[in-house]
Amino acid sequence: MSKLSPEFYARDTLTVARELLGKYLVRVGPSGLLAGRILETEAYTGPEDKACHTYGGRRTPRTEVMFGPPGRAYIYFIYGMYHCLNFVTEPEGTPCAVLIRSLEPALGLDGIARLRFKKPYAALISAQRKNLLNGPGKLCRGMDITRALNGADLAGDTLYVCDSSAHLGLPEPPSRPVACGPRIGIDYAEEARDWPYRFYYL
DNA sequence: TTCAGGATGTACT
DNA sequence: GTACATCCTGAAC
Repeated sequence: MSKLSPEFYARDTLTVARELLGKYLVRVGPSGLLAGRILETEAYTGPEDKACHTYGGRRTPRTEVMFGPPGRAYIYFIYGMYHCLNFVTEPEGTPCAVLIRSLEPALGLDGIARLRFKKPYAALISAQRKNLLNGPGKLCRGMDITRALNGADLAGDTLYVCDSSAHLGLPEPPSRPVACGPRIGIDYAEEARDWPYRFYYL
């Protein structure tokens, strides 16, 4: 079985963020089986990281999941209308996570298209097809991910990460070079603003 | 094509 | 009351 286990997540957050590129996020829910290939991630490294929700050890109802065991989903609500999906990393008690910023739609295109634009995939114009899952808020909307899944075990049945394209019946994509750079939307984070904790394909 | 502004609710001060 | 790990729309070019 190619489903990633908690040991994968229980490591250094930067390593996990980099290695998540190319993996498949799978969602099984009311819209059927949806899957997308991870194209972009960001590491949030805990109490020392001014951009991280747990900076300074802040422990609140919202951040509680990050203090728990690795391999769970940390999902929060932002800007009044969007959700963001993270994976909890490092050993329990070390509150770090990886934000999933972008996916390439892989399976369940009709379900994804309906969740995003209320139309079947065939009815989407080119610009809509390119914008299905290419942002943290968009991918949550398109994959039917809400706070109902906060704390969900990523080795469970409704939301998990898969290592192999073959397991999903998909061809193996060509390997691509990985780049890193500063994270998006954290200008407030002083020195942490420029840390190269964002990983993406060139 | 790029850009400014608004939507909207929760968390935390 | 303020800030926020965002996205969409409409106007100007």
